Amino acid sequence: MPETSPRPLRADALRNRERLLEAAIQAFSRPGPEVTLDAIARAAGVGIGTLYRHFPTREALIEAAYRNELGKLCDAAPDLLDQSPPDRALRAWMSRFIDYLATKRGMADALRLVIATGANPYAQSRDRLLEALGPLLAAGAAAGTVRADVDTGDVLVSLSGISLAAGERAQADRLLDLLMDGLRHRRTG
Amino acid sequence: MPETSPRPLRADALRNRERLLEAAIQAFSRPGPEVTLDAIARAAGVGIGTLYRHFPTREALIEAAYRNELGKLCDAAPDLLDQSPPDRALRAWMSRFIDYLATKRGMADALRLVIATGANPYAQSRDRLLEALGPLLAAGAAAGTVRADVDTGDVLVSLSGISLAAGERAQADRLLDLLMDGLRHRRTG
DNA sequence: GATGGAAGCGGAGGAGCCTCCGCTACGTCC
DNA sequence: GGACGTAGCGGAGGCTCCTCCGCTTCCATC
Repeated sequence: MPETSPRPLRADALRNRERLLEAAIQAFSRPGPEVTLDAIARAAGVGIGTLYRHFPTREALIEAAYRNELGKLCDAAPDLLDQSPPDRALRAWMSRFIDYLATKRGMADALRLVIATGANPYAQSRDRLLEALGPLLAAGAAAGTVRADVDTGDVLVSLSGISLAAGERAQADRLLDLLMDGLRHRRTG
Repeated sequence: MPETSPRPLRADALRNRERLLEAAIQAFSRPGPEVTLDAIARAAGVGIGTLYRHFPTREALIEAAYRNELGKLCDAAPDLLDQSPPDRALRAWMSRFIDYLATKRGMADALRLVIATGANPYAQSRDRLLEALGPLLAAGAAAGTVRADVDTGDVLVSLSGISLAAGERAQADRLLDLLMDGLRHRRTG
């Protein structure tokens, strides 16, 4: 249960928050170069100060804007597990993860922070991702095709690292293959 | 042979360049929070425009400032190969690489660009790194402990990815282990 | 050693980021 | 339904980044 702890948001604040999110999604989806936060605030019809109060960093705004769509990516994990053996499902999900980051403008940088620090109060996405990735790894471990001694968070960080560092898509794929090789069950010492 | 192609730098330009580099090294070494480029230009006694002409991006300046020290890291690779079996030498060198990036302020971000794009004219460091890493991988391949089908550049990108994404040092070490497992000779299909 | 042209200089200025604080208006309590 | 405390608003302003272009300085040539 998110953000119900201290006190429900005031009516106008809630309205502004919604407007900001909508404007942000619009802005991030448009093809142009990069987006200024001032422009988003203006489009939402609120002051820049209001934007920063609701979303203290650019990352927080991006994360919130894409949270829904990111959810879909996470929801796809069980389906993949149904359709393929665990290690292939894992590889496929990771590939989609990279695709997702590549298309969402600024998402890779945002996720670096979100993934790196559980401390971030806006980082609900991190939990969702862990919940999607965990079962994939566990299924692989149960099947003996993925080692069992790897931390889910470490794999998530690896993925964000790959998306940050890789230049072209082909390189990201090679790095994913490398990661998969590291993740496979080590049949010899 | 670097930057001798079109025309030797004018005397005053060369002097300014040296001053800027010196000021940058000083500034980056100081413990304080972050450094503004204006401050570096001021310390060097030149205008901000001059700084940007010599080093068109912050990354270019950082890269140039640390190039010498980075060279030492690269020079250490053959020594490591003398002292240990190739796979252990490789692991040790990668570990030093991470340490290096962690201590040099802003270096990880700078290297992302430097490593990702060979196009950057200031990216001599990329070549040095490739020349250091290549023999480590080759020696491992010759010994049969490291697979031979991995691109040196990909490994370099992986390292920069790890340094970018990893939170604490311990996590970076775990990711390096994972990478090493992926790099080892695959004894079974 | 004078001179012309080009390499190089430098800082003003425009743009984005983010903070801070006086003002507004929400909603609660009587 | 009035009044009061405070959550929330908004934008001016300070900071940094980076560009652009008129001015300065070098040096090749004679």
